[in-house]
Amino acid sequence: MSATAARDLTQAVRQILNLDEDLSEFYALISSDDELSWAAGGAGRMLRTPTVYEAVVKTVCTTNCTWSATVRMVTALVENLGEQSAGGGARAFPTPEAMAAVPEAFYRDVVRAGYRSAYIRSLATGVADGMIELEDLAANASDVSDDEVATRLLALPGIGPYGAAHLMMLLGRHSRLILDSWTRPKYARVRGRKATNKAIERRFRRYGPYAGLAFWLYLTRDWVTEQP
DNA sequence: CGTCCAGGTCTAC
DNA sequence: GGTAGACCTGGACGC
Repeated sequence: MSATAARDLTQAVRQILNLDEDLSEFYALISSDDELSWAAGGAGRMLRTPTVYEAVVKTVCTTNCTWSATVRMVTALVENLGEQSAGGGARAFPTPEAMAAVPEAFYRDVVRAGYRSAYIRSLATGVADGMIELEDLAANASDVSDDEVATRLLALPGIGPYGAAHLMMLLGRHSRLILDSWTRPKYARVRGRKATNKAIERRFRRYGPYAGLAFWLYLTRDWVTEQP
């Protein structure tokens, strides 16, 4: 592997494993929290894609469909438009340019993305021609508020409240709660009773900028620890 | 075979 | 600002 390739790969892995994220402030916040102190041992780091663009496209592919449909759509994108690695076999997630080069019909007929096709192609062309800038959202600039990031994400085609909250968590912006058809019933199970979106948000407001992460860890505790 | 709906979003009131 | 209705797809389910 060339030095350049090694450097690119290292950067990609840092991005994917989110190695540079500092959650110490959050861990201090939950250190004496009955429900979340368990997470202070190192939980909460989100597995990410190498680029923000890839995360946005994949997120659109999670909306209003089953997880199996998401996998099917993303697999079709990679197999049809992704560049094959030098060693053969593996393919990368396609670039915005590669995705902008095919017509919307491709997304409908081959990817079977349905009405998402226009959103996906619009994202690809927008990023490819520079009208949409996504990678700077990963910069984590402290002078840019969560509200500003949310506004930019909500302006993207196919991204609404769920998608924006989901993407912000990946971008190290943990204020928004991911409220969708998986988290709502899961919350009802963990909590022992149903609750409206507003009631859930009220309950996690005390975590401030980490409300979204607190909510996520509250829901996924059974993924990593034994239940009492 | 018809209906419903899944890790929603957008438009039009 | 809040909320019906439409929107692709395909797997699950009832009949």
